[in-house]
Amino acid sequence: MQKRCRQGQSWWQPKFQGRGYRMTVPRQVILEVLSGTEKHLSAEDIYLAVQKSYPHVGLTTVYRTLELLADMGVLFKFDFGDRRARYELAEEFQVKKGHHHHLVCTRCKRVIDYTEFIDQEKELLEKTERGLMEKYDFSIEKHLIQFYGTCGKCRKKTV
Amino acid sequence: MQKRCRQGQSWWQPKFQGRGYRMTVPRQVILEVLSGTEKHLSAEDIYLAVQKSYPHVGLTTVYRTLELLADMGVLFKFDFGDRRARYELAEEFQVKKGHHHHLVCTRCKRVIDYTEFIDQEKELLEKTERGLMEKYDFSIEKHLIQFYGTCGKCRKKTV
DNA sequence: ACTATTATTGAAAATGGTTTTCATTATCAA
DNA sequence: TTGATAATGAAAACCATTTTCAATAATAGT
Repeated sequence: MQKRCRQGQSWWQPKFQGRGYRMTVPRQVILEVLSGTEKHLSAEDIYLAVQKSYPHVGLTTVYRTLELLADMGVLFKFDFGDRRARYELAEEFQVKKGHHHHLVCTRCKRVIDYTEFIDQEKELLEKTERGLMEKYDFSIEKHLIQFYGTCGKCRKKTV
Repeated sequence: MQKRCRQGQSWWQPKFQGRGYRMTVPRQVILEVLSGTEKHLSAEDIYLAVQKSYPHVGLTTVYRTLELLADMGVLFKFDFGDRRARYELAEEFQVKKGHHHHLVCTRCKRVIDYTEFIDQEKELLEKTERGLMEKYDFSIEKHLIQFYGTCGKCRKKTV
């Protein structure tokens, strides 16, 4: 569709090479797709998007790359209850979104990102994490907060 | 193994009949299995436990019952990253456990329940929920909080 | 640049937890 | 007891995700 510019060495270059991983074209394209969206893409979503600019990338590679990036902490894998994993770049690599959590509609599976109350949440979570790490000898790397319920649209449907 | 007593009308009786559902033996046995454990059982775990006292129950029925109970809000379905859903009776129906959240080891998938800081969490969550419901026209029914990291045992293994 | 090493890839096949299908059975209200 | 229909179980289907394996491409050392 549109010409892809890959001139600048991106932030992820050193992330990879430091650990003996290689920076390949499929990986770059996958990262670009993830960088350029605010949606919660599934592996197949990413696969289809990647194919537009690089038709030879296989779905397997997408899965493998996503797993690698998740292990590296570059992205998060979510389960919103629609039977497929969804991925989102970690906030530190996401341009637009800041720290946020999710509101998941259990009927239509729609996901709303919210940033309200995040500061207080963060504060409490950090305190909690410190306490838990000590008590359970557990090194906490990330947390997940989600609210489940019914969105306005779905509530109107049933009456 | 041990004789099963089903004499008393259980709390779930009215829960079912009120909605036009029927209380059947498989459902009772599944609920008993869930009531009698503090573990996070998978559908197959439950299936195997149920078979001990009622060998004719099929895995399909277990899945269907679990889905029904989850929809009813009687149990929660969790994803701890080991490729199968795990179930836990909602706190109001769980005898031993109170309100708690989970610490998930991303390596061995072990899950630790914790109850520390729950009160403060609860307070903040309730405030957050009220705010979010109003702002997003979203009726929140439940929340999920999980911490991910590495447990002590796993940390020692790699060094 | 050239090469050797080995990480990565892609196509196809396999996996395996979960759902569907459908004929049979069991529950509950009348 | 009976009729309506919710629930069941066995088998088959589903389908997102993994595995396999031979081919390819990225990096370090020269």
